[in-house]
Amino acid sequence: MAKTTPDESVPVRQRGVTMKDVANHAGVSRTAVSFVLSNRENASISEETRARISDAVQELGYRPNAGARALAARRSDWYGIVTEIVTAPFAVDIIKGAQDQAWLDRRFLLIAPSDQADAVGPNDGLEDAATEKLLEQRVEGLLYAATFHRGVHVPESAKEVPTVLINCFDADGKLPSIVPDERAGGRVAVERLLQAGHTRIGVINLDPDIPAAVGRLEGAREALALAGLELDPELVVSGYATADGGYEAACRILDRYPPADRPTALFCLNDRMAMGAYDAIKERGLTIPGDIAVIGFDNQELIAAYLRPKLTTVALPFEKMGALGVQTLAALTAGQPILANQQLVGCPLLERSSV
Amino acid sequence: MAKTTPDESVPVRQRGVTMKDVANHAGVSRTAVSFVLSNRENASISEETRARISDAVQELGYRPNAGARALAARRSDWYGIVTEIVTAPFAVDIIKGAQDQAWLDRRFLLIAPSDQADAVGPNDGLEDAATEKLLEQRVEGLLYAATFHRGVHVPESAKEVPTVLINCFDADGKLPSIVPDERAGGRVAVERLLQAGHTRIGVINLDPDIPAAVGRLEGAREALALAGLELDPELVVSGYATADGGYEAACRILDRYPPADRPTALFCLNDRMAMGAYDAIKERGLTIPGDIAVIGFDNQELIAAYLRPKLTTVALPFEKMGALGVQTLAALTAGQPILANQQLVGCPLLERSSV
DNA sequence: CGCTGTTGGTAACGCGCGTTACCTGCCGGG
DNA sequence: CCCGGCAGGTAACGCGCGTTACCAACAGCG
Repeated sequence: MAKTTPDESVPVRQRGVTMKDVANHAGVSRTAVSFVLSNRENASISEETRARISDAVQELGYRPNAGARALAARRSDWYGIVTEIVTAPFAVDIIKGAQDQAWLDRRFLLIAPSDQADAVGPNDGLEDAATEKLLEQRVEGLLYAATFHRGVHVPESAKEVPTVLINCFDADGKLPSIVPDERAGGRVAVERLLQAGHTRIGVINLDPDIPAAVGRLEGAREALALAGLELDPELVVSGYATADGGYEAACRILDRYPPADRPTALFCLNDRMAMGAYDAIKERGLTIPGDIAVIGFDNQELIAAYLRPKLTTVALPFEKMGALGVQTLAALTAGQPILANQQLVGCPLLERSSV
Repeated sequence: MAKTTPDESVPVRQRGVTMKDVANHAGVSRTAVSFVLSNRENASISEETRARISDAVQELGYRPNAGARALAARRSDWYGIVTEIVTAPFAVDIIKGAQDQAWLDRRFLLIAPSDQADAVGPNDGLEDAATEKLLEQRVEGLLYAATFHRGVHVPESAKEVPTVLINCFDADGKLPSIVPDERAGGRVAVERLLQAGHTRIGVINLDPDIPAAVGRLEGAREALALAGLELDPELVVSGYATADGGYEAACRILDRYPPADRPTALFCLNDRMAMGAYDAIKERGLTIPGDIAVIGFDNQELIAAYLRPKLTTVALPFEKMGALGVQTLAALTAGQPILANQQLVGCPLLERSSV
């Protein structure tokens, strides 16, 4: 039914000016042009002809053909990134970071969506079709990025080129991965609350099984332990990772105790839940941070920066992870060793007005 | 100092299997392989050798080289999109829509960021460097996408290939563009409020000069006119396009009148301002939508879907604009005529709970 | 004068593939 | 017997470019 080729009616392309044209115009050989353009230092070209060639390039508006160059040089200067982020843009900053870094390295980042309609098989991981497409473009390395920190399954064919995982990790732990340091993030959040004098801290938890929840909670425990305190299991309530879930969880915590025993601070494991917690607190005539301090996690700008009062939260270092992913990939493709198989990236605390 | 080429130490690439390998393995000529792979119907290849070739492809794990194919066929099947969206992801759905549509068309969408550090000149428009890079890849068409509806300046070199603007337009109006129908959106918002019985409607306006404000306000006036009403200029207040701006504007409107004269509905020209308006309303002990109905614009999921009550708003059709952009580009590159130079895309009303 | 470098280039090959022109049987019809 | 036509291929060229091998002219030197 559908053709595999886009359309059969081949339109007339603008005939681009090639190196041969430049050579003719400058009265030299094509080889000389190639030498000048690739800036070969050991090649011997006189300053004079070098200038003539540069002029010809200018005058004709020559633009190199990246594809032909890649073919001849057997290196494409392309990386590929497979991601569901385009679809679920929560972590779009990963792409930004990777894109920027690749640009700095004079490389092109091909972005392939991982959840297309023609994808087959169980969508537990990142897709084969996208990987295949990227390999057809002869990318020199692959990145896989997930919207939230989790384990993924990477297609077999990815093993053909250097591969780095961002915000995710593979089950067997063979591939290098870049993930947020959830534990340190949880710790810094609770340390901030302790520093503000709060000792009775409620925790609004995510699905307890996901890496984010495990790590952040562990960090919270560490911070309390360092202060000689323990995490009261009663003060940890889980809910759906939404504003409604946060609202309900906050209600449960706030209504369970008489005002004197009530926690004076809430650590919400994501900003959406913090958003709901705000409502629960305000609804009870309490103020933030006067009566209840709130600290979030994720730094979803649209929420954290616009809540009233603005939400103090721990940021996920998406952009940095993206950049680090590309750097790691660059090291791998250059045959250099990398520091560690799993690199943890710190989650900085962003002070706003809710603590 | 910095080399123009990424790194000089060329690593050993995996030697990919080529069509020649397949041909040898199947005992036929490379031409035969090419014919089979490109599915040429007029070529005469017996079913038997056709099968032998397919088997060889499977066994060797042959993967076509997209770059070489593009070179030989003189068509790349690539489009390029230049956008600042990667950086300011508000409208990231444009990319998603374009990406999906391109994928359906079996084309690859190269995404180039338009606000890189090495960009030169006044950053009033979309960048030359990115365009140049994409043309070096021999993209067959270009898309330019902006995060918010506005006029842009497109580089000269973009004229070399078919070009379509998404969520923006060029000053001279020569290039085809896809933009949201702001006017219809404003009308549908106010119609919804009228339908709910509101006749005294406050408007929280954006910077009055931008296309979004002009169009949406005009639509609001139209809706009122159809109902035999006029827009009271006193009820239109402008503010910064933030939650704080919305809060302040809402306070001004709400506090200006005694309860009896107070508007019973607020049309906020974006969701962030609606978010602030919520606070102003709740602070005054009023309920949504009981005392004051609120309707937003933009449908920023993170806000609209998580506010309490959830915000009824008018959606910007980012994804659809992206897809339409690619479709328009496909028509252009195929030499087909396009419908109109400026295509307006409808902004659907999303009913939630704030009206 | 012959020999060796050095400077300033060029011819030619190959990267992987699409495409066109051509070639070789073989069969049927006149 | 010859000719035309068709099925089933193949040889060869070119896409735009990187790269290697080679070559001519000339200077210096013993």
